[in-house]
Amino acid sequence: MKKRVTLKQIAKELDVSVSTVSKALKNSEEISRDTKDKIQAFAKLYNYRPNNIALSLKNKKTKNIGVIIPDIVHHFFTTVFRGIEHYAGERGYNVMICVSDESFEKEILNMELLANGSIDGFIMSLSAETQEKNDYTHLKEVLGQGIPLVLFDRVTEDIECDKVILNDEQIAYDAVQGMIRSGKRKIALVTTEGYFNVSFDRARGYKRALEMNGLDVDKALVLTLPYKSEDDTVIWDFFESNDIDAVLCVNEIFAIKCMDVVQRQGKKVPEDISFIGFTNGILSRYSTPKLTTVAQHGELMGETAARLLIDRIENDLEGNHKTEVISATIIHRESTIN
Amino acid sequence: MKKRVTLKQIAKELDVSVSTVSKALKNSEEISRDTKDKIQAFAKLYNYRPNNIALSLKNKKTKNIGVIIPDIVHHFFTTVFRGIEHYAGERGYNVMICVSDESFEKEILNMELLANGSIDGFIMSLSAETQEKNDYTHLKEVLGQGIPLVLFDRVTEDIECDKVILNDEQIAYDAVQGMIRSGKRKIALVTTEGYFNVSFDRARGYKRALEMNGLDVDKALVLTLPYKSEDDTVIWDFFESNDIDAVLCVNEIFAIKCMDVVQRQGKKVPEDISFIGFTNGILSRYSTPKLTTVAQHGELMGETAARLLIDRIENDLEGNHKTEVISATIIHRESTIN
DNA sequence: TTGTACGCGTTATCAG
DNA sequence: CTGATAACGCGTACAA
Repeated sequence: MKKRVTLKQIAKELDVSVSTVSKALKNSEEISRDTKDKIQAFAKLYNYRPNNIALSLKNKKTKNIGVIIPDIVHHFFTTVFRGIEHYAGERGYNVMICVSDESFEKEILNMELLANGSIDGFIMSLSAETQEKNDYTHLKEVLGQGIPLVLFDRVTEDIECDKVILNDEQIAYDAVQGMIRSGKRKIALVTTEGYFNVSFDRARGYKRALEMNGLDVDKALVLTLPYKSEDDTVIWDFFESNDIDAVLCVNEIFAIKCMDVVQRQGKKVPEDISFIGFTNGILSRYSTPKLTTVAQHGELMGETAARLLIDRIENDLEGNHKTEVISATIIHRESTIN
Repeated sequence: MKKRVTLKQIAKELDVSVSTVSKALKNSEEISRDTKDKIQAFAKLYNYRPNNIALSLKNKKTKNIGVIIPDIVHHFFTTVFRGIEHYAGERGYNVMICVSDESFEKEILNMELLANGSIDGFIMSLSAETQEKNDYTHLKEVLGQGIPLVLFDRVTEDIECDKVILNDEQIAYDAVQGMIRSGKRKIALVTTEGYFNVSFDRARGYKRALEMNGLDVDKALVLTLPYKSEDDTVIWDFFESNDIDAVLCVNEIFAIKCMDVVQRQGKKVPEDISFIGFTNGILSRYSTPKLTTVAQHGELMGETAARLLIDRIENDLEGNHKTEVISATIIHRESTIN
């Protein structure tokens, strides 16, 4: 059990000063070949590594970035996280992660914890509760302290900072257009509560596509489901009491659940009803039939967010906030015609 | 943009010494009511928070734990992670996470990075490559430096440390027993390369159940698949050229893929072939038919691992390593009879 | 070529 | 009651 050695210990052992050791280990020209050799050999032997904490304190840079996401057992968020982690790693940054569990309180708690010096900047996606409350004082606080922040996916216009978002409105429009082109006319939308910016934007795209084609926007054809629910009866009733031939779902699970219900009702997918969902996750690839989905390119989102953040940490960008838009693409599978 | 205030700044502003401020903020009895009030009011106004990094340096405790997992877009690992995060949070710890991407090199890199003072202990699950190489010097290194380590799920007997594992052998045995009880006799195993301790243990349970019932262990009925592969032809051939009426799969994806193949071959699940998979993930709940699975209780594993680690960090346990076994349970769905 | 002194932010100890 | 000092581990400007 040889504990980690410090500069001081090496210095003492070799009977030189701490600064000599420090310089020698950085191969400084100031130090003679002889002492450098001696010190470097010793350091290697005892496997010296500078202490990150001490460096952080000295440099006022932790080389850590804090990520706060609403959920971790979640395909999209983990995909984004993977992108963040990869990119950050390449630029020498580590990642601390906190999960808000969709809770306003936990989001604040986590932010305050990390903001006390542990990280150089934040990447986050807002919790459901935060978007519902529409209260962003904790974000303003952090920004006010000069800590950079990048929001992704679940963002808000109330905060001025770098953002990475999907072209939600456009891709929803495209998706619906595609269904119309394949002959569908009675198109439903299955969505979450409207306070999610993403759901809101997707709904806008859905409506625009209908209007563009002279189709009515029928409120009865919009089903709003709670974020997490095991109860399928609402879905059952919705599809039983409405005449629907195509559905756009704002996430994968909703789509899978709805497909399951309509198939149990004896309808054929995609002939009778076609489906498109958001999030190109694992479910889509293995469902029956395989689900056509909107790929959000989470990994790219993550990389982009990390790039924006680290650029801001390392260069003094002074305002001048960017919003990068990731272009979604539609992955055609078996739940749509053609 | 009011930057974070330090003790020193408060001291200067109020014309007292740094130590007085420090004490006043901790409500020390040594300080007079008056000065305490004054200092506390000022601190509150400027929203003073002690700097984590400085505290870490002083206390030689970071209150961070490092988690290294092979993959993040992965139901089981994220579930475990959720358990870790929740439990750690309750005990005042933050989590730094690194992904090894199943790579030996990256695992070592990540460990070295975090071991340089950033964390008080590790929780990890070994990468595929590490298990294949069977080289654990980096783990020994870290343990040698006095940094506590808890392994979960993918563990090794070569390292002495706290561990959290599943009763893999037993639950595989139970699963196969159940299929035999329901009348199945020609039972296949679909597994990964044998260097995974979990696959190895599950195979042992599978064999024990067969032997216990006087059934032959037929090597032809064991299919070994690469960890990640898009090619289904091996699976197709396997089920075409063998007479099989039940299958135990060591993970969820394998099970879903195999079910898909045999159904395309015109067989009925579970009447002709029944399936049980490991990992009670999202796929199992939405597949057709819904998959009977072994629930690994990842969240509990995570909590347990975090508890073991933090206990070891905070108390000097001096060897005396525990291995906690989590009891898996079988979730019966539609892919098995009864 | 080497060493001294200082500062990063905090707390504990001891002196006043 | 309050303040000065040392220490955690490191790097660097400056002095010798």
